[in-house]
Amino acid sequence: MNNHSSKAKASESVDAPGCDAHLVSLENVRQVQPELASVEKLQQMAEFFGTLADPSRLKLLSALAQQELCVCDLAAVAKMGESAVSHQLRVLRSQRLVKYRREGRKIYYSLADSHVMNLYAEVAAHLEEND
Amino acid sequence: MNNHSSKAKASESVDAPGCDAHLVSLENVRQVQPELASVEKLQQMAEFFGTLADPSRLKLLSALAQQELCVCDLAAVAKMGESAVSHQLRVLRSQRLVKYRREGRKIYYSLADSHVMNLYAEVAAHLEEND
DNA sequence: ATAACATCTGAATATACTTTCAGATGTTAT
DNA sequence: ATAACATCTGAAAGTATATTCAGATGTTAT
Repeated sequence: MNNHSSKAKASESVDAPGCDAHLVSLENVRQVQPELASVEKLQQMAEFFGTLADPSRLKLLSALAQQELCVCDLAAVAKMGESAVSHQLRVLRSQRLVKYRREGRKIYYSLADSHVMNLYAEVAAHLEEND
Repeated sequence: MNNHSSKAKASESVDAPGCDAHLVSLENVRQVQPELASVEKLQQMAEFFGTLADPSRLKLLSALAQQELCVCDLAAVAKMGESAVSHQLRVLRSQRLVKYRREGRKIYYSLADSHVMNLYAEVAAHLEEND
């Protein structure tokens, strides 16, 4: 969803720039840094979350959580243009959040697996809990 | 995270525009539409997911999952500028994903609750499963 | 084959986001 | 009080993203 290819010339090595790593920090850094998730994995997860980071796409998922629907029905339900729905379904497909089947000229979409709803529930819980 | 205030003049009512809702669809629409999550909730969830939709922020969370760290250590670990880290921590704070405590001039950040790691695990599972 | 329907695609525009830079605020030690 | 450190903040620049519009592709019925 984004990249920005980490132009941060900030601290190329392990020692910090502004904060002149007074030994105290160096230890933490050396402990934590190697355990970090890989850049590829972080990128992949960010893209996945990015797919869920849009009200329109969440609305489509929320509709599909109830039943299988074709593109034009999704557009009607979500009050979106059909082209916009099509574009967004492609994004959801790219992250395997939805699957589809053709029936005549219509294409019916549905949720790909249960992970989606688990996530939905987990996040809902987090958001309820506070505020 | 985004908004775009739904300028879709697409279908203001229940009937679809291009797809001339041949009764077949109307039924689906009337069933599904009222069960959709509210605009506010969708917006709130989208913002939450948006907070996780960035490799840098995920990297910071990944570091904090291991241990409490101050801003300058986080910058060193994540190889980011300290200003960028500060900006991103504010975003994470706004979604209550991290908490912090002051100790002298340093401010130590840590994960706010366990929901974060549950999410992480759930998404990791989803991403492993395919491809 | 032709017309009508359903979905998809590419380009353009407007908006949102991340980072950097410069400087402000708050904290500790001398 | 002053200097040095740690973090935060606002503005600017470059990049990414969502929607719309116009038209392309594929499907069904006549």
